[in-house]
Amino acid sequence: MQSIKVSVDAVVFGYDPEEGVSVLLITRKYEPFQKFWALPGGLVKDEESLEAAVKRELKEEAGIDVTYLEQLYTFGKPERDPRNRVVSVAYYGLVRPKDYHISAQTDADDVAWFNIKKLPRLAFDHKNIVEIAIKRLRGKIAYEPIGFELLDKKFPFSDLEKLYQVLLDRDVDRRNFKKKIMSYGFLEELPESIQRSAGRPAKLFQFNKKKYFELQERGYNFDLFI
Amino acid sequence: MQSIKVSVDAVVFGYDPEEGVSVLLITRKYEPFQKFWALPGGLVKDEESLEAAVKRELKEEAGIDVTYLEQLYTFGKPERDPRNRVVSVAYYGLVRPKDYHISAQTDADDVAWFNIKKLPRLAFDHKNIVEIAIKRLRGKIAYEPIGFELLDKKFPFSDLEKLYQVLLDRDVDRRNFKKKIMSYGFLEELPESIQRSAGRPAKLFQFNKKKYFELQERGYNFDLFI
DNA sequence: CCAAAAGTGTTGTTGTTACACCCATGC
DNA sequence: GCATGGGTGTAACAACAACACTTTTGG
Repeated sequence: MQSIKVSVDAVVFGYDPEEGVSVLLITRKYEPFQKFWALPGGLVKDEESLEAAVKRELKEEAGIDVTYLEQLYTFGKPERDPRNRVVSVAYYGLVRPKDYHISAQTDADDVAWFNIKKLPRLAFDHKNIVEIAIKRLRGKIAYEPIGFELLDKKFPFSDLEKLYQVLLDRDVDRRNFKKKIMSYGFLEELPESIQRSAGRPAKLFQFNKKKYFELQERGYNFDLFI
Repeated sequence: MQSIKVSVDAVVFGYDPEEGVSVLLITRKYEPFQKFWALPGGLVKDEESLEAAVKRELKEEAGIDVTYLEQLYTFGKPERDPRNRVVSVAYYGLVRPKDYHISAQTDADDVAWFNIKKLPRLAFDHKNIVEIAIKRLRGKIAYEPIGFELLDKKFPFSDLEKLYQVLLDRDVDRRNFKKKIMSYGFLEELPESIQRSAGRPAKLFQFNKKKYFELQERGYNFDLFI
């Protein structure tokens, strides 16, 4: 008779042009790894789908609703949970941190965003899971447009540029990058401008949802190798 | 108390220049879906890793040892098994069918290769799983060298060409394809030739394992968009 | 008038595609 | 000598990378 438990874990990425890319973490209320930072997640209920389980846990533990979630990988080494065998299906999601007020709920003591370059020690094999999610996110932006989920509705072009620079961890030529992005036609220039600090005010842009999702569907045909 | 079972399923692809790409299937010995064709797989044991479980099931049901396996996706809809809740972690693998003698073992009545264009009705949601695996395989060959696992040790260049044509499901320009593949340097030309039917004898090639795996490691840097 | 950030084109280089004829063999 | 499959190069075109100065604003 099998006695393996099934859980889900979520790696939710947020992006802020000032802060860079961060991950949502909670502190564990109970043993094992009590008070350690960990990914939101928990056991799947008998009647709910895996995706429903992730969404429920995110709501229960961090108080947020994440709409964009994708399955990442399933972690199933027998020794990954010290108590008993737990197979965990990990998901990753993208959100704009500003859109949410995160707050510790019943199942967690604390909730916070951590920059992916300054992660604390994590419970279980969660460090490994986060690393794999970052790798996936980096890979993904090379062949699919990402940004819709991570940027404000209206944003200056430099925000998108910074997002790619942070995720790819290297410089990107401003002129070539803009040329390429604009050639796909999923970005619209607005008549408005903003100025967020010194310097010339920046025109605002927004995604053309229809074209954006059309391109996202096509997947690997989209060739955004920067 | 959670009562979800964890299983694994394997989509093993084989390739033969004459036959094209095929998938390994078994017939189920027991209910539900008794006598239906299905993917090899079964429940994970409490102490074994997911990958060990797939390998064990492939041995038990089809009598083969598959070395190259990758996790595909985890299927967890509550209704996918009519008896009880089963979350299944699917893997896919690549082999040279000729290297193996497949044979029905204790847990299966029959084992056979099926061309991916002529699949029978499958048990559970296995049709869906196979479709997703084919999509993944197609995507993968666009950015990683594949062939080592699917072709003979020594093969004429046209075998590789046919493999790509079958997987991509379209014509590939022979001259351009050869130019591109050879430019990566993971293929070595041998002094030998073979002649398999009418026509001029073909020079044999083999993979330079070292360079091949170096390129495979790099993953998406490898740009084999044909 | 200086500092800060935004905006904008051209050119050389590289990679991609399209395309057709000759070669070696068996029958 | 003909049918079969193998082998090979070039030229036009498209995509990519490198590169620096001007504009608009606030202080």
